[in-house]
Amino acid sequence: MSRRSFHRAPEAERRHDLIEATLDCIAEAGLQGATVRQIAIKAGVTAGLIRHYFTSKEQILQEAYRVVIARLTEKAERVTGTPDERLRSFIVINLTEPVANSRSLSLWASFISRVSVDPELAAIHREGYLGFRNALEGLLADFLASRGLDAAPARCRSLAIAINGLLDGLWLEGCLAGELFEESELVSTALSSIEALIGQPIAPAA
Amino acid sequence: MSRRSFHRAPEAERRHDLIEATLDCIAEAGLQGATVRQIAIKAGVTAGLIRHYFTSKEQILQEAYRVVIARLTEKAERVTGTPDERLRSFIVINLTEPVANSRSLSLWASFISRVSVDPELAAIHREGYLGFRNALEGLLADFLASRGLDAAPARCRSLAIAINGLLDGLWLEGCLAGELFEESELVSTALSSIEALIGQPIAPAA
DNA sequence: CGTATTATTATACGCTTGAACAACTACGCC
DNA sequence: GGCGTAGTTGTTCAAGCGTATAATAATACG
Repeated sequence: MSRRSFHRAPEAERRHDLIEATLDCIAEAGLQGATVRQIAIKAGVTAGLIRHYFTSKEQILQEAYRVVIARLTEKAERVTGTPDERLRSFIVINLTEPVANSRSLSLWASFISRVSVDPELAAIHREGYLGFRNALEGLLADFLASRGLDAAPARCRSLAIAINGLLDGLWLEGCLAGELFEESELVSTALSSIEALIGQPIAPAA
Repeated sequence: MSRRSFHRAPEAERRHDLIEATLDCIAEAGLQGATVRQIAIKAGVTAGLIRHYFTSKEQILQEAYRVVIARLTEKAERVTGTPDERLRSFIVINLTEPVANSRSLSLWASFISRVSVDPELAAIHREGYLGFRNALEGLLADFLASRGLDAAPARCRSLAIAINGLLDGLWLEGCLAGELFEESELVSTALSSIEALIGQPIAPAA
């Protein structure tokens, strides 16, 4: 009896593939569907290999969560251009693909439901959340300053809370029931709503 | 050898207790912590009893989800008073206890992550969501009409989407990081933001 | 080309799970 | 006050879980 043949992959690639397989499992069947055997099947390897790269199932889930958060926030945190362009891009990015889709929500919700249980996940979560909100607060401060408006910390904070909430909520609605909204309806709703909150128009990209 | 003594409870009470125990398990340890054995321990009965009241574990989870949604929406859908009072109450209720707390979020997120997997849960979800948004749209239409403002369906819809998003998002922020906000900060942020969106003050309750 | 290294497979173990079912006991009824 | 009903218990079962480990095959290297 012979064993099946296999490919020896570089460590980075293999780890990436395993995490990707984990995310696929979670997106398709929830956290309960992400068993080591299912992950292995999805990655085209056998279950034992997972423990060669990760000390436990907990660990691969934690690293998978890091990837999820990074994908939800990294693009928005790297916007460039004038203050208007950056604020606008931030809004658009968070409400369009690939950030806003049902898979993102599935992944996000699966992990959120464990954040209150697993302290390690909670730490990863807090880090990502604070980074996101600080980025938004910075964009707002620059935007207000560029208009010569009041950019006092208290006002920035209050505005950031409201806008962050609005973006989160619209992202949620879009992910949960994207088919109920027309193309870009959420984006235009967000833009006009935020303009109303700030009391200023946001110049479109050139 | 004798068995432990037990109490024969009325069906409604027993079912209620079992569902309550299920929610406790989910809130404390996530969906994975809601095993039939754990639920039984929490309810003070033995595992076999659960299958006397529910045909499967899936079924008890579905009924538990119905309870979760009902608690998140029933209070807000029953506000009374003038249009201003009703709109204000709607906002306050959704951002204060018992709707807004970390337990609610844990339960909500646990189930949301399964909504895209289980069609039965998806149906329960859609029903609750539409009810909530219709209630909000009705409140807005009444509010706008009471001021003699444009209450055209398109405007109501657009406003409802934005306000619904804002409420969802702030609810989320409050549940996830309630300790980062001062008492009633979210409520006042929501009220002033929504006033800005509508372009009208909302009269406080008498 | 032969050999050392290690990534990967294959198998096994102990445990928990959802489910099934027979035995038992609380309680309503006459 | 005994009896029948059915709510409840206790036990069992197969399947699937995370983990451990020995055997094996792919690759790097002299």
